[in-house]
Amino acid sequence: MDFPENPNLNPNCMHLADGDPLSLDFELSEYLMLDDSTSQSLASSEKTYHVVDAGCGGSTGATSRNNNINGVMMKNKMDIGHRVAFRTKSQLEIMDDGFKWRKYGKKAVKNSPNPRNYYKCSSGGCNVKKRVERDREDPSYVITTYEGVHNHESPCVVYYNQTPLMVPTGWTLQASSLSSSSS
DNA sequence: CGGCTTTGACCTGCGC
DNA sequence: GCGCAGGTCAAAGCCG
Repeated sequence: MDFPENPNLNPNCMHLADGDPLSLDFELSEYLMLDDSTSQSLASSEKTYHVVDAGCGGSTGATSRNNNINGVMMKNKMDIGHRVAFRTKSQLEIMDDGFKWRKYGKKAVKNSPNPRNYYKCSSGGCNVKKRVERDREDPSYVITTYEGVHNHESPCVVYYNQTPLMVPTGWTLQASSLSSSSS
Protein backbone atom coordinates (compact mmCIF):
# COMPACT_ATOMS: atom_id res chain seq x y z
CA MET A 1 0.00 0.00 0.00
CA ASP A 2 1.25 3.41 -0.79
CA PHE A 3 -0.57 5.85 1.36
CA PRO A 4 0.72 9.33 2.05
CA GLU A 5 3.59 9.50 4.44
CA ASN A 6 2.08 12.36 6.36
CA PRO A 7 1.24 10.96 9.80
CA ASN A 8 -1.46 13.55 10.20
CA LEU A 9 -3.37 11.82 7.49
CA ASN A 10 -2.95 8.47 9.07
CA PRO A 11 -6.17 7.49 10.83
CA ASN A 12 -4.04 5.38 13.09
CA CYS A 13 -2.93 8.60 14.63
CA MET A 14 -6.34 10.15 14.89
CA HIS A 15 -6.88 11.92 18.15
CA LEU A 16 -10.37 12.25 19.43
CA ALA A 17 -9.06 14.75 21.92
CA ASP A 18 -8.81 17.19 19.08
CA GLY A 19 -12.54 16.98 18.92
CA ASP A 20 -12.69 17.36 15.21
CA PRO A 21 -11.82 14.46 13.00
CA LEU A 22 -12.61 16.60 10.03
CA SER A 23 -9.48 18.55 10.63
CA LEU A 24 -7.59 15.41 9.80
CA ASP A 25 -8.96 15.37 6.33
CA PHE A 26 -11.37 12.70 7.33
CA GLU A 27 -15.08 13.04 7.26
CA LEU A 28 -17.47 10.52 8.68
CA SER A 29 -20.13 11.52 6.29
CA GLU A 30 -22.78 8.91 6.72
CA TYR A 31 -23.57 5.82 8.66
CA LEU A 32 -25.09 3.25 6.44
CA MET A 33 -26.90 0.46 8.16
CA LEU A 34 -27.84 -2.60 6.25
CA ASP A 35 -30.32 -5.26 7.03
CA ASP A 36 -30.23 -8.51 5.16
CA SER A 37 -31.92 -7.17 2.09
CA THR A 38 -29.91 -4.01 1.82
CA SER A 39 -26.66 -5.70 2.56
CA GLN A 40 -27.46 -8.08 -0.19
CA SER A 41 -28.02 -5.11 -2.42
CA LEU A 42 -24.70 -3.70 -1.45
CA ALA A 43 -23.02 -7.01 -2.09
CA SER A 44 -24.40 -7.02 -5.58
CA SER A 45 -23.27 -3.49 -6.21
CA GLU A 46 -26.87 -2.29 -6.32
CA LYS A 47 -26.17 0.14 -3.58
CA THR A 48 -29.35 0.77 -1.73
CA TYR A 49 -28.46 2.24 1.59
CA HIS A 50 -30.27 2.78 4.79
CA VAL A 51 -28.71 6.05 5.71
CA VAL A 52 -28.70 6.71 9.39
CA ASP A 53 -28.21 10.22 10.61
CA ALA A 54 -24.80 10.33 12.16
CA GLY A 55 -26.19 12.48 14.91
CA CYS A 56 -28.35 9.62 16.05
CA GLY A 57 -25.38 7.39 16.30
CA GLY A 58 -24.74 4.62 13.93
CA SER A 59 -23.53 1.30 14.97
CA THR A 60 -21.19 -1.37 14.04
CA GLY A 61 -21.87 -4.94 14.61
CA ALA A 62 -18.17 -5.20 14.42
CA THR A 63 -17.52 -2.84 17.25
CA SER A 64 -20.63 -3.15 19.32
CA ARG A 65 -18.65 -3.35 22.51
CA ASN A 66 -16.83 -0.13 22.11
CA ASN A 67 -18.57 1.42 19.17
CA ASN A 68 -15.52 3.36 18.33
CA ILE A 69 -14.62 3.94 14.76
CA ASN A 70 -11.71 6.23 14.15
CA GLY A 71 -12.34 7.80 17.47
CA VAL A 72 -15.96 8.57 16.81
CA MET A 73 -18.09 7.08 19.52
CA MET A 74 -21.36 5.58 18.50
CA LYS A 75 -24.26 4.08 20.33
CA ASN A 76 -25.53 0.57 20.07
CA LYS A 77 -28.19 0.04 17.51
CA MET A 78 -27.46 -3.19 15.76
CA ASP A 79 -25.48 -6.10 16.94
CA ILE A 80 -25.00 -9.78 16.47
CA GLY A 81 -25.61 -11.23 13.10
CA HIS A 82 -25.94 -7.98 11.20
CA ARG A 83 -23.86 -6.45 8.58
CA VAL A 84 -23.10 -2.79 8.87
CA ALA A 85 -21.76 -0.52 6.22
CA PHE A 86 -20.92 3.10 6.19
CA ARG A 87 -19.41 5.49 3.78
CA THR A 88 -16.68 7.87 4.75
CA LYS A 89 -14.97 10.61 2.90
CA SER A 90 -11.33 9.84 3.21
CA GLN A 91 -8.20 9.74 1.16
CA LEU A 92 -7.29 6.58 2.96
CA GLU A 93 -9.00 3.26 2.54
CA ILE A 94 -7.84 1.92 5.85
CA MET A 95 -10.47 2.57 8.44
CA ASP A 96 -8.71 1.90 11.67
CA ASP A 97 -11.43 1.31 14.24
CA GLY A 98 -9.13 0.18 16.98
CA PHE A 99 -9.07 -3.42 15.99
CA LYS A 100 -6.30 -5.16 14.22
CA TRP A 101 -7.17 -6.37 10.74
CA ARG A 102 -5.38 -8.74 8.43
CA LYS A 103 -5.95 -8.45 4.74
CA TYR A 104 -6.83 -11.74 3.12
CA GLY A 105 -8.09 -10.84 -0.28
CA LYS A 106 -8.54 -8.26 -2.95
CA LYS A 107 -11.02 -8.51 -5.75
CA ALA A 108 -12.05 -6.37 -8.66
CA VAL A 109 -15.81 -6.03 -8.63
CA LYS A 110 -18.07 -5.54 -11.56
CA ASN A 111 -19.40 -2.06 -12.22
CA SER A 112 -16.65 -0.57 -10.14
CA PRO A 113 -13.23 0.60 -11.29
CA ASN A 114 -11.92 0.16 -7.79
CA PRO A 115 -10.98 -3.17 -6.23
CA ARG A 116 -12.60 -4.42 -3.06
CA ASN A 117 -10.36 -5.37 -0.19
CA TYR A 118 -11.19 -8.07 2.34
CA TYR A 119 -10.02 -8.02 5.93
CA LYS A 120 -10.39 -10.33 8.91
CA CYS A 121 -9.90 -9.45 12.52
CA SER A 122 -6.50 -10.79 13.39
CA SER A 123 -7.43 -11.58 16.97
CA GLY A 124 -7.57 -15.28 17.57
CA GLY A 125 -11.05 -16.72 17.52
CA CYS A 126 -12.61 -13.53 16.24
CA ASN A 127 -14.32 -14.04 12.90
CA VAL A 128 -15.29 -10.47 12.17
CA LYS A 129 -14.70 -9.47 8.59
CA LYS A 130 -14.80 -6.22 6.78
CA ARG A 131 -14.83 -5.17 3.18
CA VAL A 132 -13.40 -1.92 2.01
CA GLU A 133 -13.97 -0.39 -1.37
CA ARG A 134 -14.08 3.03 -2.89
CA ASP A 135 -17.38 4.45 -3.98
CA ARG A 136 -17.52 4.03 -7.69
CA GLU A 137 -19.58 7.19 -8.02
CA ASP A 138 -17.28 9.28 -5.91
CA PRO A 139 -13.82 7.84 -5.37
CA SER A 140 -13.22 10.30 -2.57
CA TYR A 141 -15.58 8.16 -0.47
CA VAL A 142 -14.70 4.82 1.03
CA ILE A 143 -17.38 2.22 1.70
CA THR A 144 -16.59 -0.01 4.64
CA THR A 145 -18.75 -3.00 5.44
CA TYR A 146 -18.40 -4.86 8.74
CA GLU A 147 -19.73 -8.36 9.16
CA GLY A 148 -19.99 -10.04 12.50
CA VAL A 149 -19.28 -9.05 16.07
CA HIS A 150 -15.97 -8.97 17.85
CA ASN A 151 -15.78 -11.45 20.69
CA HIS A 152 -13.12 -9.40 22.43
CA GLU A 153 -12.44 -5.88 23.51
CA SER A 154 -10.61 -3.57 21.23
CA PRO A 155 -6.90 -3.94 21.89
CA CYS A 156 -6.37 -0.37 20.90
CA VAL A 157 -8.66 1.65 23.13
CA VAL A 158 -6.83 3.77 25.62
CA TYR A 159 -7.84 6.62 27.79
CA TYR A 160 -5.92 9.67 26.81
CA ASN A 161 -6.36 11.41 30.15
CA GLN A 162 -4.56 8.51 31.74
CA THR A 163 -1.92 7.81 29.19
CA PRO A 164 -1.67 10.99 27.14
CA LEU A 165 1.78 10.29 25.79
CA MET A 166 1.71 6.56 25.43
CA VAL A 167 -0.28 6.15 22.28
CA PRO A 168 1.42 3.93 19.77
CA THR A 169 0.41 3.98 16.16
CA GLY A 170 -2.73 2.01 15.64
CA TRP A 171 -4.32 2.94 18.94
CA THR A 172 -7.53 4.83 18.99
CA LEU A 173 -8.17 7.32 21.69
CA GLN A 174 -11.39 7.20 23.58
CA ALA A 175 -12.84 10.15 25.39
CA SER A 176 -12.59 9.69 29.13
CA SER A 177 -16.06 11.02 29.74
CA LEU A 178 -17.47 8.31 27.57
CA SER A 179 -15.28 5.59 28.92
CA SER A 180 -16.00 6.48 32.51
CA SER A 181 -19.70 6.21 31.87
CA SER A 182 -19.21 2.61 30.97
CA SER A 183 -17.95 1.66 34.39
C1' DC B 1 12.42 -14.53 11.94
C1' DG B 2 7.67 -13.52 12.36
C1' DG B 3 3.86 -11.17 10.72
C1' DC B 4 1.58 -8.98 7.03
C1' DT B 5 0.45 -8.01 2.14
C1' DT B 6 -0.07 -9.45 -2.45
C1' DT B 7 -2.10 -12.09 -5.92
C1' DG B 8 -3.60 -15.94 -8.62
C1' DA B 9 -6.38 -19.95 -8.13
C1' DC B 10 -10.20 -22.20 -6.38
C1' DC B 11 -14.90 -22.60 -4.47
C1' DT B 12 -19.70 -21.36 -4.11
C1' DG B 13 -24.00 -19.12 -5.02
C1' DC B 14 -27.07 -17.11 -8.21
C1' DG B 15 -29.21 -15.81 -12.55
C1' DC B 16 -30.25 -17.06 -17.15
C1' DG C 1 -26.68 -27.00 -16.78
C1' DC C 2 -23.64 -23.22 -17.68
C1' DG C 3 -21.44 -19.03 -16.98
C1' DC C 4 -20.48 -15.15 -14.19
C1' DA C 5 -19.36 -12.68 -10.12
C1' DG C 6 -18.20 -12.56 -5.40
C1' DG C 7 -15.70 -14.48 -1.61
C1' DT C 8 -11.88 -17.22 0.37
C1' DC C 9 -7.56 -19.74 0.45
C1' DA C 10 -2.81 -20.26 0.41
C1' DA C 11 1.85 -19.72 -1.35
C1' DA C 12 5.34 -16.36 -2.13
C1' DG C 13 7.47 -12.14 -1.24
C1' DC C 14 8.31 -8.06 1.57
C1' DC C 15 9.21 -5.46 5.64
C1' DG C 16 10.24 -4.33 10.39
